[in-house]
Amino acid sequence: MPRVVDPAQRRQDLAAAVLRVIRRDGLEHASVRNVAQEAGLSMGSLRHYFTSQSELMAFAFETVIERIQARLGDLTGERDPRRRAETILVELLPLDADRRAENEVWLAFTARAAVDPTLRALRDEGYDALRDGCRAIVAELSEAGLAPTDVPAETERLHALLDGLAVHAAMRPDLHTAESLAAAISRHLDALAVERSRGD
Amino acid sequence: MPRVVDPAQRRQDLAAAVLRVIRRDGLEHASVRNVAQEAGLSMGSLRHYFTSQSELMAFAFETVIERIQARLGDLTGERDPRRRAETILVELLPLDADRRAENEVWLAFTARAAVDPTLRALRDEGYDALRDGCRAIVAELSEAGLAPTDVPAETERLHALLDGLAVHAAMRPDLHTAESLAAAISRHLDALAVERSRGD
DNA sequence: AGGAACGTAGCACGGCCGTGCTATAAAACG
DNA sequence: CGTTTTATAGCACGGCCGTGCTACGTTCCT
Repeated sequence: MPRVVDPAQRRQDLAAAVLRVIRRDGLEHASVRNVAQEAGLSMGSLRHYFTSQSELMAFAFETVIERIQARLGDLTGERDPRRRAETILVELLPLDADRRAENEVWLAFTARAAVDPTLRALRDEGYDALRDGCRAIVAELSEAGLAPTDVPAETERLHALLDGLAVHAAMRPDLHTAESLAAAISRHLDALAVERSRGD
Repeated sequence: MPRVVDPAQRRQDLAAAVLRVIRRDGLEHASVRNVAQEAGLSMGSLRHYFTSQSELMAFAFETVIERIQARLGDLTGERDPRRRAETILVELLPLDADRRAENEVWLAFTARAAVDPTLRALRDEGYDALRDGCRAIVAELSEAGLAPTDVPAETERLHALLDGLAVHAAMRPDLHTAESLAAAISRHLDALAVERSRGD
């Protein structure tokens, strides 16, 4: 058979197939057979790229986490702390179809990570990255006088709010529009500024 | 064989067995066989109480949701709005082993509900109940001058914070102690009061 | 006392699963 | 051109799964 694409691309395609199956049928149906079929390959061929199912799943989860981390890194440009914070945070919310899809599979993997050590390590990595991002945002706001001085406490609150909104968006996409999600973040940032100017 | 317990109790026991299996091995291992073994029954006997696996799973999920709803209902006693709010909210957090266990299986079921219509209906019921509870709390605080006047927006924020904290507690039980979770809620309630007295 | 309903157990069928193995053809390389 | 590597396909084994069915003892009701 001809080499039609390079191996790395094939692995990406297979990861994408995994995500499609998970979204459509759930993580429990993301079997080697189903994923191979989704990608238009035979089982044997898939196993040429991933020697085990867990390797395939881990790779698929990694791609999701990497995409989330990449969004966090995109904080160039904007220099005003408030707008900068809002820009980054909104970027992380599931506002369009792509991010909604990622968010759904993130939730599925996160749940399974409770009993799968490999996935757990990846999930923790993503958790830490997001928390660090939240901390950086809060610290910057705090330094600019736009958030309370207790950075750890406000990091906890912002991080929980962000993931809570993501979970809610996955559970009830009808009730959580792009606008309402973004508005919730915006309101929280406003609130932080008010708290600082008043309480601390 | 003798009737040793009444059927309703047996169903409760089986639901409890489901939850234990889910916590230990994950939802994907909560098969009829494994649950029957966990409960010390034969498959055939289990099927006397639940004619299908989905019925068993739905029942188990219901028991979790009912427990959460029951906590929301326990709002008698305390009359001071602030303390009342804190009491109820803290009750909902996974602060002890029992609530942590519930929280973990809630997460597992919630993820599966994305592709299982029966579970989705139950999950939505729980979501609505929790949101209504949050709304009632925010409304009461707002009326007492202890929270901003925009009740829907603050309900969204409080609800997301609550579920976000629960998810984080499930993901990283080591990083989220009972104290830190309760402190996050307490801080948020303080913040609401500050916002009201300042911003609105 | 005797039949009906209940609770428990166990088996067997068909299905999906992950993975090890072999075969084959294209490509890469010497 | 021949050989080795790579990519693809397919099969078969053993395992777990849900569920339908039968059997058997116990309890209950009349």
